[in-house]
Amino acid sequence: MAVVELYTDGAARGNPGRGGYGAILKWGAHEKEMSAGYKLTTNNRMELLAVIIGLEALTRDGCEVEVYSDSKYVVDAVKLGWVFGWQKKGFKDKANPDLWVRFLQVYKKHKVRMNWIRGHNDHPYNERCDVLATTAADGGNLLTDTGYLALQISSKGKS
Amino acid sequence: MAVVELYTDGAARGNPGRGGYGAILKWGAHEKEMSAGYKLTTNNRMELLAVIIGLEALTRDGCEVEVYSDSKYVVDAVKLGWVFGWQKKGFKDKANPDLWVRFLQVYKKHKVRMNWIRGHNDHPYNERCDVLATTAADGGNLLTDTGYLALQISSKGKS
RNA sequence: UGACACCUUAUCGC
DNA sequence: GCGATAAGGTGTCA
Repeated sequence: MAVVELYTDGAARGNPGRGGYGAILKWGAHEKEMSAGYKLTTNNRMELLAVIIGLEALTRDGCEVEVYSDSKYVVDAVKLGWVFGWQKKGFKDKANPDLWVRFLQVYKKHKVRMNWIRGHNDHPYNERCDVLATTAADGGNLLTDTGYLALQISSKGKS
Repeated sequence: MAVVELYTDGAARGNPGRGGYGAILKWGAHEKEMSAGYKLTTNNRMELLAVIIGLEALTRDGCEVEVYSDSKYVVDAVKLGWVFGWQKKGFKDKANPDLWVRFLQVYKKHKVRMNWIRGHNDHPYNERCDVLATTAADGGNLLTDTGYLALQISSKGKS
């Protein structure tokens, strides 16, 4: 089975603000582009969601996937094992538990390797993902990031 | 004592590149125009120098001065108090310390209010300052901005 | 304290 | 359409 490549990027105007993600799945000669925009979210949620959406688009289990992201938050969380520690402690005091739980679910179905690439490096797929993300963020039909909203409400409840 | 008005503008072709400043002091029915060109400088240095030259042209201390500039860099640095914070930290990692020190020296001699005006707003004095600045930049007899040169040399020394 | 990312504003330009 | 000169901030982690 061939290796699948997944390129991702996220954007959030204002941060927090209107945002979007872009993802490109590449296997053999095939490519699939994915993107969506959200009314109110954060840069890191979009960076992470881009990876999740990409992985969830795989139609078979057990794929060997090379993920490319410019987010240290996302790449190091997996590569350095942070997220597995967070999981053990129930994501106490850690951000975006909803997305990380969703990520781990799809992550364990495949052989995923995370790769960090510097942003704005004239890497064509990374640039394309940036365009997908920002175009989605700037477009109409914006979705509601209920996960972010829930976090906002719960933090307000705490204070 | 009447209020003095000071209109200013800066220009830099290429940025960094050949540049100039223009300043108009207006008190009562009197006006004084000032300008000069530099061989190699930046837009922001010229915007700031325009204000300095204007204030230094005041012949008495304690003047009430309304300064009009289209540079947020210059206006907000004073109006929002950034420059006083920079001063406390010795301008560490901040740009143009030579000019800001010179500015503060003359600034404290007067009652200065900074006003931001949008560029290209068909404000006659702002437009005249733009002409003064660009004409100076495009003319002969260009001066050497030793402050900018010093900064360039010291950054090269660091790398 | 550091790192990566996301931006926001203004001006100067090419 | 692009970049440089400058500043301010948040989202996240160690």
